[in-house]
Amino acid sequence: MKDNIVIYWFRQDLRLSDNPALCAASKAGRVLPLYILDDYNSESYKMGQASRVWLHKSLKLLDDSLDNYLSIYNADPIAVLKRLCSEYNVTDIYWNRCYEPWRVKRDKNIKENLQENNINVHSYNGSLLWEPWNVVKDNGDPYKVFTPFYRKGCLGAKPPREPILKPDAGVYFKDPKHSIGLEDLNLLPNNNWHQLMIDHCKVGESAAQQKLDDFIEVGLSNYKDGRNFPACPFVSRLSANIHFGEISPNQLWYTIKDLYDDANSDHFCSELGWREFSYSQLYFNQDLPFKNLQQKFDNFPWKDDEVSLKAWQEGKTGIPMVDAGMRELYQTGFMHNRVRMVVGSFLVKNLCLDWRYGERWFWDCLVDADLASNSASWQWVAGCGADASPYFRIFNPVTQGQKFDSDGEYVRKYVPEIAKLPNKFLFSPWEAPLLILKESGIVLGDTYPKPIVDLKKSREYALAAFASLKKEQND
DNA sequence: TGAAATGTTGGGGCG
DNA sequence: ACGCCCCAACATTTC
Repeated sequence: MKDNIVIYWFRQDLRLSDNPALCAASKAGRVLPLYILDDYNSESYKMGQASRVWLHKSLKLLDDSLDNYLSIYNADPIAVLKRLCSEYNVTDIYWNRCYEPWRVKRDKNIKENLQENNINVHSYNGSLLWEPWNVVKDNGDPYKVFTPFYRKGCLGAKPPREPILKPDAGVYFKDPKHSIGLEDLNLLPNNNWHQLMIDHCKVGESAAQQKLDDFIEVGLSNYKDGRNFPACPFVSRLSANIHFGEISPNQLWYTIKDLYDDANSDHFCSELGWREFSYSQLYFNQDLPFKNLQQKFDNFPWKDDEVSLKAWQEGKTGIPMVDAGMRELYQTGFMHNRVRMVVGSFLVKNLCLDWRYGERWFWDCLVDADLASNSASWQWVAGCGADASPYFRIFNPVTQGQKFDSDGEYVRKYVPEIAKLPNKFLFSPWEAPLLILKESGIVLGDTYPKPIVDLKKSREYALAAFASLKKEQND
């Protein structure tokens, strides 16, 4: 009978099924499952507000599924682990690997420190389909373009690990002395801004499973095209569940692939590929969250305008499609992907504000805030990243609304004060005749803002700024 | 995973 | 019937 205690450290893998490290741990002994809130090593990337709300609920559900055996700490992990090892005579610790630079550094230190104390660390891949160091070009360099990264690097390599079942009903052990209560992590804000948000969040392992089933039933068959329409149910909305590891990418990959072999399932899998690509970029460029991948952008003439930044953050730019997206973000902790591109392009190219302001705001507001995906995507939209959208590719938020929200359902939902406008002017109220504004109960500059920038002029300014950048590069 | 400017084509109205 | 213009529709180029 196994009665030795082994530690299983939950990190970005808050699930029981398809969890390789947890499976290994449960075969090795009585498992002490624990979670450590680490605000001590995360440097300037402490978890954002919205993510903490999600985490709170996720930990609660995880603890339920462990029959309340989850031990919880708020401390420097090395101290927690060492004390537990000596107190309960633990010789083996299990975890699934993380890939953010600060976590890689931390885990490396912990591993070395523990091994010096004759404690074995067993780490597994539970969060990526292919680990970054395994997907490189023939000459050993990391890929800089998505298509060859995915086609040759990923699809051409060994297939991802197949999902495994959750461990047999575990024999768990809880640290009675030092574990704190979930409430003691203080993950929820004091005021109640998150109440509305939390209602939108389908948190936890079984909810993630349910969302996958719903997506397969409703969205997948129209995913490739339908994913562009923010009012439509053709996307999985699993990003936060994936981020916290409530469902594994391997499970998504094989569930989708085993069901269909068509353009929709291929496209969904390639979106998982973009996630892998983001992790690759972050792994090989540790300063991805704050340094332009393309150095020539270091000279970009960003504006510094707190007023327009605030208007963007609050969804009061006077551009309905942008405001709808920013309000969806603030209210729900989520934003549809198409709209993320629109509001990102608008911040960087129309307001001419540094992409890092956008990255910071998203980091704080998104329940799916993920260091790799968030920073890689902001660099992409700004044009300074790997395989980036060219700088001159500037989204027109009016056209985007007309194309992808043609009946106005999305904009009307989040910008109700202009809901009475006919579709023709819904995306550009400043063009509506006075009579129509009046009939719709709108006073521009009062009940809804006038646009804070002229789309045409700001576009031209951005193009000129880009041209100056190209010139500098040649000098 | 753009948009606008510019170029080309072809149908229809009209003298 | 014919040339001419207009312009929508589409294609190409440019940023």
